[in-house]
Amino acid sequence: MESDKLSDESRSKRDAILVAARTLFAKKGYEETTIADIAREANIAVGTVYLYFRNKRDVYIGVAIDIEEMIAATFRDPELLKLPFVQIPRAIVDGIFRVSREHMNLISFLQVDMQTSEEMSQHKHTNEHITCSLAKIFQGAIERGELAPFNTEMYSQILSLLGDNIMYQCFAVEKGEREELYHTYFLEVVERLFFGPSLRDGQANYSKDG
Amino acid sequence: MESDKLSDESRSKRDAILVAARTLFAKKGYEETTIADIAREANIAVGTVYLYFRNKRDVYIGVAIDIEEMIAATFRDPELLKLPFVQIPRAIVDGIFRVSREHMNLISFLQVDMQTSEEMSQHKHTNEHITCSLAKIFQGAIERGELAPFNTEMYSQILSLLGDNIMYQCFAVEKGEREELYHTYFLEVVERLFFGPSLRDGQANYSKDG
Amino acid sequence: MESDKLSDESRSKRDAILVAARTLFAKKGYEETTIADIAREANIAVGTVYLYFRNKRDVYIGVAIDIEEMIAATFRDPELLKLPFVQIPRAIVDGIFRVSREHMNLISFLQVDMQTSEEMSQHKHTNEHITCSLAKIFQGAIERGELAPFNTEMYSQILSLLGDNIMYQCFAVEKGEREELYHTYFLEVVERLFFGPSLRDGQANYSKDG
Amino acid sequence: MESDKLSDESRSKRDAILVAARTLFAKKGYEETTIADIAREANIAVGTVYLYFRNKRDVYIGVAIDIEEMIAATFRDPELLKLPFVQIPRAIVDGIFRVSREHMNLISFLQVDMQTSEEMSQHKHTNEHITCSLAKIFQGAIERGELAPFNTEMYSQILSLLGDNIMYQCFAVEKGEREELYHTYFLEVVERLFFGPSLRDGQANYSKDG
DNA sequence: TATGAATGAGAATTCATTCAT
DNA sequence: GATGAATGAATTCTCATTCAT
Repeated sequence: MESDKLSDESRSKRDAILVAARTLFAKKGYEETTIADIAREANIAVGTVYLYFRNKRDVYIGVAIDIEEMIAATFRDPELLKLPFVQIPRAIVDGIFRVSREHMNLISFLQVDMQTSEEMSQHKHTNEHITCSLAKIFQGAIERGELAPFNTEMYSQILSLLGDNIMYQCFAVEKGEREELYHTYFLEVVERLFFGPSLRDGQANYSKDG
Repeated sequence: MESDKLSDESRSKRDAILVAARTLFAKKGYEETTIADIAREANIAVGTVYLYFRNKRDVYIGVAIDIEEMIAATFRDPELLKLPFVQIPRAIVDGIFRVSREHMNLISFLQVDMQTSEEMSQHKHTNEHITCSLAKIFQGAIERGELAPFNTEMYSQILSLLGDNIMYQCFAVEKGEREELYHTYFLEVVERLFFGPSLRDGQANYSKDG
Repeated sequence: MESDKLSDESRSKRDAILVAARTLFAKKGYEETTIADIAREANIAVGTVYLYFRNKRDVYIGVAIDIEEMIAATFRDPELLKLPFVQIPRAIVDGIFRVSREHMNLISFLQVDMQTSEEMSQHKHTNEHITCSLAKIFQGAIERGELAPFNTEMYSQILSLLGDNIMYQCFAVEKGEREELYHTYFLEVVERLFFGPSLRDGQANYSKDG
Repeated sequence: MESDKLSDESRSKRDAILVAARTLFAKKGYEETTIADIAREANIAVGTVYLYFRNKRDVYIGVAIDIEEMIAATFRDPELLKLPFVQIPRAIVDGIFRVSREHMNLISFLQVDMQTSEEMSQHKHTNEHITCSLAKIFQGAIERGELAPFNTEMYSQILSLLGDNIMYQCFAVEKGEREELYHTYFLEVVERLFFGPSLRDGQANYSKDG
């Protein structure tokens, strides 16, 4: 009981730090955000941050993982597996854009260079989650005969990278000003890849949204 | 003569700083590299750095632009325009991998977030160069009837982003350990996109290298 | 108790910085004194200075205000108001010289130019205190019929300025070498102003000291 | 001829530096003005400044002396000596205000603390010039029976100090906003001192300005 | 004389981290 | 656990001065 409560409070304090840090990192960037800023935003003392995180970088990693996890969740939606594959590319692309739009300022975190091997492996871990979720979807489709066999892992990886970077360009660099355009063409590329026709053979006739 | 020499010396000093910075940034990362380090590496005084760059960030931008420019050059190779389009994807992908492999440690610079609008616009500029070069190649192919018409600008943008991120993942994250795999599948994705077949319709039969 | 102690310690740390700074500024001047010097003299860490003052200039202002306040206190002595006015000029002049002699090295602070409007207003504030104290003394004398009515505010202002500058000249420039002379004639000028005779009408016959 | 010309050019270059420095010191203050600023303003190279002045402080002294000299000139006006003494206080006060108003921004230089003994002595020198000119005027008046004998040197010194400080307060601190008030009362004080009546004896009936 | 690129000592300031309470 | 005052290493950037041309 007691320990549960404490654990809850611990959880909530840790979360408060993460939320504060996420907000500030997004607003001012990593270097410009101080531990004191984070503590103030989270309504705790500076020293308390160090009870939950070893150092500033550690806080950063916590935040980054949170965000990646949020995106990863999009691909784990069990509803996705029930759809006929022909609807899946749109569902995924829609999902990615929805999450990214909601967390526009956080997208830049996806790109921050990983410095220590620990961060690397943490990042890889999340990345594998995403890739793996995608691959499962593809494998399901192959098994159901909706797709011809292909290297689902690599395609998942590449599509995941493409998604990351389009989100970054669309929301972090261009501030979402051409979201519709990116949405349209990201989807078109993915659908062309899965269903054709190739660029040599003709104009895609998937309904352009709008 | 005289002015040429002076200009040359200026150029060489500026370049010396950029080379030193590039080396150190790649080795230790941006934050861990001090202006003093750079000056030492370049065999000049600290103050001299500030004769050629307004501040540390400015040095960084100089380095980043250098690298982006190096990659952009790949796409401007006039030989590319003479090839039949069917050979172009491979030529481009090969080029990107070659340049990236040579400057492996620098790839991470492609991803560092641009903070000021000035940096943004500088980055956009280089990005547009690349996108534009690609678009020209595609338009040529369309005009020659090698491709059906499509939005060359958006496809160029998307492919450029994909290339960036694959290079980052392949060389910066994975240290080139699976270069061949990325090369194969990046190429396959691009060729599938341009020439088919779609993933629904069948296995690509472009020669897998190896 | 607890809070008192803390507050006391804070006070004492702030004061330690001010005392250290005052000493060093007087010995080496503002520009030649570094924050590191001050911290060393005050037996604290460099960073601690910045817990109590925003920057070096801020420390300087603190010191300057301390000193101005010390001088202002001379004029607020309640004993002054009880004296017959005929004794007041001597009392004031004596007071100014006494304080100035004690803090000879600090007198130069009275003259350092105020740069920001904040400093200006702080300075004005202290200045008004002094002027106001003087004016009150004069008004009392007018009310008691010891003086004819006059613009007490402006005369206070002018006399205060005169005092400042004589102290500066006497102690900061001439190192007190001719203190007696300045004392004599400053007093003579003030008494002549208040009691006559004018320089046209005759030699002052107030006892020259010595 | 040639040497004359060179000497002229030297003179003009030295002067150009002084003019540039005066402008910049007045605008930005001593510390905020760099040698590079001065050189730019004077349209010469940085190194050239060091051909005419040993160091930055030396430039400063040159500027300060220029200004003090300008003020000193007011008191040397031979017309002053021809006036009946009763008109002299007004003439002097008017002169001081006129010069000060014209060089409002420079007034602050009168107060900058002298740091080296060399500067001190330079400053003393100019100060003595002024004091001496005043003393001469007073002595003339005494000899002509217009004033009773008094210590002309000390009174000159004190009045000179008073003038400096009133100018500083009036123009540097208050930006000339209450010039008229200061003019009126500075004059009144001086005239009261010379001609009476004392503050005990009555209201001054010298025409208040206008 | 004149130049101005190069120098490098030096200073202010910041802030992650600690630890006594 | 929680606090936040204190720390002090470390860094960027400035700018007076020099000197080869």
